Amino acid sequence: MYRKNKKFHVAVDCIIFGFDRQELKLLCIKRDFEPEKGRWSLMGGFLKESEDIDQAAERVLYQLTGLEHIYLEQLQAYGKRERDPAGRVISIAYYALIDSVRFDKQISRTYDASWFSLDHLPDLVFDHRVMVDKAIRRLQRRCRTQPIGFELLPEKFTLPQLQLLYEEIFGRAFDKRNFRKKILAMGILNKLEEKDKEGSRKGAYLYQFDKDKYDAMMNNGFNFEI
Amino acid sequence: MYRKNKKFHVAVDCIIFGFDRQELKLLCIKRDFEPEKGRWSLMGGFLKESEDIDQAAERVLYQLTGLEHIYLEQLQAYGKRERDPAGRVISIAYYALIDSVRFDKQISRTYDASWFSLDHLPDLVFDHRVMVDKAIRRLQRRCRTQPIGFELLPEKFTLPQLQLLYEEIFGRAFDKRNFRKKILAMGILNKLEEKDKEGSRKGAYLYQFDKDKYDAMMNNGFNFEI
DNA sequence: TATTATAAGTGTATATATTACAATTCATGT
DNA sequence: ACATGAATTGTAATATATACACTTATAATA
Repeated sequence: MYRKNKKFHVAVDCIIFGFDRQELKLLCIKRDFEPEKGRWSLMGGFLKESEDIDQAAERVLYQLTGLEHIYLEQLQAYGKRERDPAGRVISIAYYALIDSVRFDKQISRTYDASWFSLDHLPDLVFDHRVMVDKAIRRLQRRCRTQPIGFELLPEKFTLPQLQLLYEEIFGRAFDKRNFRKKILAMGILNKLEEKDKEGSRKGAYLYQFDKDKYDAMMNNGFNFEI
Repeated sequence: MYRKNKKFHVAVDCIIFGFDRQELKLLCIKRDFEPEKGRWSLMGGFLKESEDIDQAAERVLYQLTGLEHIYLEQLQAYGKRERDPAGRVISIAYYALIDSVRFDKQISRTYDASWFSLDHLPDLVFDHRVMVDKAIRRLQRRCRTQPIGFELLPEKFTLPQLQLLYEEIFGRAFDKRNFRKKILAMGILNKLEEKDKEGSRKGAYLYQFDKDKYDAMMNNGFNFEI
């Protein structure tokens, strides 16, 4: 079937966002193979016959980070004829959100990987910069209406950390009181007894995102919105 | 380059939305080829070496509708191994918005095409229903913050028509006064002297979307939002 | 142990946006 | 002239978003 039609190389590329408690960052690798050897690039890989495209993205993400069960969403397919000068490749871009503290530095050395602040990105090969810009916009839109920001934080986090994260994502500052009021009013966070004392002498209370509460709220017509 | 990697068939499928001044509808074709001959399907086609994927989508859309310069946006790629039982095909879904009155009925006969109301869709082949459901959600999100609803209307339209369109897209009714107030306050519509007398004895004034005004507003920090 | 430094935590008033709601106008057909 | 039916118009009530400054807790230091 379909034999008369041409076939194409299909790849996946992963835009990996991380938050190091300070800045929103992007994980890139230095290519150690041709073409464009030595230049910065997104982590990618060719699709195999044995896997769905989502599985290919999970595999590529795992190869670089050693992490599984990560938030991973397809961005879109890129298929301009000349996007890769070494051959026609249809690339399907995915973006992932990880707590960058969990990132395995061992693997990082193998791949010559490095985190870059979003406003000091290196030159990237092919159309990878286009992908990244689109992923940032998608991330902003998603974070406005879906509780996915938590994917970038450790399981337990403080409200100042959460606020800083959203400020990084949206590129603007929020008022402390209004932010806390809004997020707490949603009733989807559990306040713990523990405090995190990294950031101050007083220490800040730790919170957890409560997925069950969130799902219950959703069923009652609630809409998450920052 | 890349020779050791497998290649795949790549196709595009078009989710074509139209508005017939009454209902939001989807254009489907009855397949006259195997596999799944005789069943309803989205219009699709295989990618050619000579074209970008966006061009492939434009070609497929043109084949079925005879229309060019149409709003067309990539939805996403679908690549489950078993999605097409006749062979491994990576399909890239696009959705298009057309004024269905412009649709060429001649071509429609060639392809055995037909418009379906969104809540009475036929069974569709493969994963086409999944694509359509996703396209509807994407359309709703886009229409909330981008002035793309106009793509579904003729160049000149009345406010009751526009309201009905948005009611169809979002699946709920709006208050007439509030809707008009909001949309007119944006200052992106030009009121014409002409009236459309199809819908009533009194007739309703015709309006046009003013892209230049919209762009100017956007540069001043304005945000379209329904 | 008193003092200081630093970030965490808290409440209210104002402005803005959204929602709810009903009467009048216009053109045609009877 | 009258009846019909959709188009058009404004205001009050409510909800949401924004602006803004002081107190508290703790650890380091004097």
